[in-house]
Amino acid sequence: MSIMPTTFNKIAEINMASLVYGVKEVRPIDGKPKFTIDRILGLDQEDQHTRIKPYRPWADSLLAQVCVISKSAGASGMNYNEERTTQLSTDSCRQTLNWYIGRRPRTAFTRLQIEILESIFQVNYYPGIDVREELAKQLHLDEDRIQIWFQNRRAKLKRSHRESQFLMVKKVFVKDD
Amino acid sequence: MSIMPTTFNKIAEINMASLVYGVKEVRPIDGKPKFTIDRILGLDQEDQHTRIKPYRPWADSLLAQVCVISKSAGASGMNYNEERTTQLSTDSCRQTLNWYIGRRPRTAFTRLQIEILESIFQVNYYPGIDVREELAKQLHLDEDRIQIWFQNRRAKLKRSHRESQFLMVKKVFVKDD
DNA sequence: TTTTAATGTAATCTC
DNA sequence: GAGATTACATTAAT
Repeated sequence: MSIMPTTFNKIAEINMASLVYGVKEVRPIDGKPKFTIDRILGLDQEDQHTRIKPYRPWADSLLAQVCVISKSAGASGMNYNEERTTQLSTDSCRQTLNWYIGRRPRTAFTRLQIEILESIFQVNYYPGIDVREELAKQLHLDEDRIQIWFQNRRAKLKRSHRESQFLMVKKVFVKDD
Repeated sequence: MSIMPTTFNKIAEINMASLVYGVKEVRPIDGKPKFTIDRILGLDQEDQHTRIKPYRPWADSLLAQVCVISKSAGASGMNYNEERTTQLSTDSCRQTLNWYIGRRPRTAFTRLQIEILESIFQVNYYPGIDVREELAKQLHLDEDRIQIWFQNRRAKLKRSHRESQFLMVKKVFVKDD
């Protein structure tokens, strides 16, 4: 299945990383050391030119706010649209912001939302797009959030079942009821 | 949750499956009324046992292990373990297990593997079978994995194109530079 | 520390 | 093979 990299491979890997554009989000099989030379030097980061821009629509409103603020703070001769456009079209601005914004802010579901999601989950682990849309409307959430919630909920269920399965198997073999 | 030894019959097996694994891997069928009770409860969906058995060769060895272990654990007479073994040997159980064992274990590519795949991808989005076979040999991967990797990589590229297009269109409407 | 929302991508399914 | 979807491994926020 997978190769256990030899020492040679590991060395080659490190050298390659400094030569070739890196690749993001590689998950090694073995435990990833927190601090490798590559990491410290930033050589394991993806090259700017080959990076695919993440889709973060939620960052846009934040970006707009920042730009509005910079407009009101700025005393330049530019008008609003000019300045805003300058900001919006500056990749470095967006990138810097993305660095801060990073991932979507964690959604904090209310108790009621969770209760309803759970009650649906109890009868259907895989609500279709229509049900999800309906839920989104009822709970004032994006459909995306609903979808992710169900995905994570299924994963959680599977985990818990793996655990109980493990316990059952242990019971059989240990004969220690 | 407790399942009595004597309840390991067909019905119990199905119940256990839904209890232990609890995952109905069914997908919504299109062209149905939007919100029926059945729909929301997922009752209008195809029964899992009428589905065509998926081809999962990697699951077979796992299943074999489980059966061997169970058999060796069985002592004499009709005790719990033996009944368990009997069940594990039945076709329906096999099918159920196969289904729930589910997919091929996720392959974790090494960084070097990804780097090489990426470098090939840059010059050829559609490597033929010969290139794929060569890559498979060089990278110690199945050709299947290579094939899937390129399929997913193409999808990723397409996504990124759609997204940057979206951003460009938006930009144009905010203000053209 | 634990739980879980969010992410990226390998695998699967339908066409 | 494309497109859509799901599972899984991991990260990070609470």
